[in-house]
Amino acid sequence: MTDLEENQPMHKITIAEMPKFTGEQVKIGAWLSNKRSSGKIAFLQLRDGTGFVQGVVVKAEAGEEIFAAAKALTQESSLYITGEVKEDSRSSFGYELAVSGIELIHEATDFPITPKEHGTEFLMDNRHLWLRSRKQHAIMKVRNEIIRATYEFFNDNGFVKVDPPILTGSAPEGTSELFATKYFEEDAYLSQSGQLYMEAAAMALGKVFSFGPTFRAEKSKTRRHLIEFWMIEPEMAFTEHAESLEVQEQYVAHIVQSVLKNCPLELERLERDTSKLEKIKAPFPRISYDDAVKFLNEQGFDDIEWGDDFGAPHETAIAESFDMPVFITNYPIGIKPFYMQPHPERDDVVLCADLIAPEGYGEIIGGSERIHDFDLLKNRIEEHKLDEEAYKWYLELSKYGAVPHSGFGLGLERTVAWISGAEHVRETIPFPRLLNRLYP
RNA sequence: UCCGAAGUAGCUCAGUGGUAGAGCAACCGGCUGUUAACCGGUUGGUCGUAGGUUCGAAUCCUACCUUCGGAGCCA
Repeated sequence: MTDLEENQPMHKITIAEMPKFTGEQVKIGAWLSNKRSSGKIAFLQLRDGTGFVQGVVVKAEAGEEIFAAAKALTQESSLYITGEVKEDSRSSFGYELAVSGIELIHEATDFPITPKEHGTEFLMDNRHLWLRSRKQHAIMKVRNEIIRATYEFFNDNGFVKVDPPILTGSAPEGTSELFATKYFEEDAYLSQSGQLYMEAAAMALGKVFSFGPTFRAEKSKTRRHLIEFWMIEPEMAFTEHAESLEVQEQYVAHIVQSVLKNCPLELERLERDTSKLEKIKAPFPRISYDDAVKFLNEQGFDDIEWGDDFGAPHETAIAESFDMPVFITNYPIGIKPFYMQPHPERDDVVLCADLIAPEGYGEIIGGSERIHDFDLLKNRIEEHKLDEEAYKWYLELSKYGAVPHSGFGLGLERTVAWISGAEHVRETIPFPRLLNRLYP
């Protein structure tokens, strides 16, 4: 213990640290999320970012002045609170603070988000304040745990973090719409995938992963879509498709188990059925595209035939027949991007897989083995009518020591939505960019 | 872009042709263990916008705006 701490009679701590100070006088900085009171006792609902705790102010113990101050506090005012940490089974946190002092830092008046039901539009307009709520706080903590576990997994497995550019001059996939901007005199676009750059990085560093924002100017308006979202894109040299699937299932199982282990309070607050998450362990089931179409036809879907891409209802129907995430493998060549490696025994499908999350949360991973034959790749670029000049550097990767390599992209927000049980991806990112929403 | 739903108090909603309502929030008071606390009182409105029908419109009609849900596309 330092001299400074010895000279201070009161420990300034966080709510998360309170269990270590049971029976001691402490000081915390906090916001008042709500309060209840009667004539002689007041309950202060306190939060400080690390946790939530209830402060109890008893008139007979704290005195008239402090009790009156407690009763006058307004929602979201900031405070320094002093008191004794007490174990209490009536609290879900397990502890309470017996308040002996209140120092008002700033008085908040008319906080818009009152303790009652609110509509989505109102909450989204007040997203900067909505983040303070218990549920949003819990989702952000789950998101953070998934991010932490992602770095842990890839660092422990020999991957190097590489950051692809966000401003690009060409489109990796011609299908999606891009956000156009200016790069001085030239046209430029915001990245919708760092994949091609990650392939270049894999040829330099072996196993790499990126983690960054992605932009899609699609007029998508569903609970699974954001205009700006975060993607994890690993890319592995000397790796065939089957090996990539093993990495994918181990990675997804790792983040699910990490959240279960490190976010129990958050999952409880989100009322997540954790029994469904506890089952998530590698390996995951695989179903071929061929069999998936047959399955859907047997289930009565007459709106899908071989060669069509799956819609959301199809994915959900497939996912519902498993209690694990499921890989749908080997899609028709006609509905997938130019860079995917053809199946060695068939010319009509490619070596790829989408990973569909359980419970209707949809596709969370898209991955494939990449073409590493120069002539084949050149032909594909021509067939897709892409600007060969823009892909000149990418083609050179298969000209100088090409190797089999595979990679995938995981959508962070869809994964957070699935694991946290959020209804909509807009709650899984601090400040969602949606169709018609660029504020706050 | 298409299909469907909705805009009434700060918020969530009821009111469907005849004086604009409730709950919560705010404000005043009461209450010793509350969990969106509870009880009594007060304050609070250009009924999304514009036009039309009608003796009379929040209510019926037309157009527009905005939002929500879904589709396509995708992670």
